[in-house]
Amino acid sequence: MMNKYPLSRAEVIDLMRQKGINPTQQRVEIAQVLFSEPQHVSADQVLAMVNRKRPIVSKATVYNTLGLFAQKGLVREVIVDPTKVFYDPTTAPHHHFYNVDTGELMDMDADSLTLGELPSLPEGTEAEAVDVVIRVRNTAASC
Amino acid sequence: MMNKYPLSRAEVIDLMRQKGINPTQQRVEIAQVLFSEPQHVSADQVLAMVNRKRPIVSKATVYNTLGLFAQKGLVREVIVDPTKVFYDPTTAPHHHFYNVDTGELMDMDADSLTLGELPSLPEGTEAEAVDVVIRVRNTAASC
DNA sequence: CTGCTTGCAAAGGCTTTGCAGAACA
DNA sequence: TGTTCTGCAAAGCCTTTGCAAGCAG
Repeated sequence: MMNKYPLSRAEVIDLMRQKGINPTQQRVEIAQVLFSEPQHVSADQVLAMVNRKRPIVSKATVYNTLGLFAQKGLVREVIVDPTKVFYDPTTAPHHHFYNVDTGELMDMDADSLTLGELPSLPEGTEAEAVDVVIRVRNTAASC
Repeated sequence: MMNKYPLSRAEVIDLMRQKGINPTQQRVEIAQVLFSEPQHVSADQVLAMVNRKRPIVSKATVYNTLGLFAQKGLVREVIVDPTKVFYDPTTAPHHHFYNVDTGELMDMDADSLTLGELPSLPEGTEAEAVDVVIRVRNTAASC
């Protein structure tokens, strides 16, 4: 992983432009929250973080914006929990630990895990991403 | 992968007993559908398949049963799409291809991909599962 | 009888949508 | 002035839950 945190407002805007995203005020606010530190947040959390001081963005816009960011490759969608999607600002290749007891999601360096070359893909398809998730549970809490 | 398909009614019941699941009529019906062939089905699909001829099982029971099966290790939950959970009867180690264009999920032999030993896990946790998903998209249908 | 299962319908949580008003070029 | 965004509220979808009736041992 080799992303930098936090990103300044100007850096965020620059990054958005690079990805072809029109840096409107709301989008910049949302992006700044995402790129303040490495983290894994749900749409609801983003909504809360952005509006912590005063209402800045609506729920609909948060959802639309996160979807746009993911589609444009500004952030990565991580799907490990059927009840919500996590958004990960770190786009450099890496994997995840998911604690099924706590719902916590943690980054794992890409080179912590040896991954051979990809097998032949189904015909007519090309690889878009490789997601590796190691599900862990607390040692104490057994069964 | 080394599971056998399809499983007879008796084999299904036997398997359920091994996993500590009381083989009630509805559960056996559901399990038979799941173990009829290697596949990846959502709860709704299971509901439709089981009740194809006549109403046999309710929606609530399908959800409860699939949850129970997953918890007992009879089937594997595959989470690749935030809108629904897939249930996979193949429990032998393997990975998946997920076609984001079609929503199709395909099995991939475990040994198609070299996976080194696990990195050190977060403190106080033990590995429960390693999920590898290769997201692919159709070559033609591009952006 | 006693406990485990089932089913219906209602509730719940997360996400998307329709559409009108606002912002921006 | 035309296009792109935003926001509110309503709708949608999948899943869970409460609770009474059913079934098995």
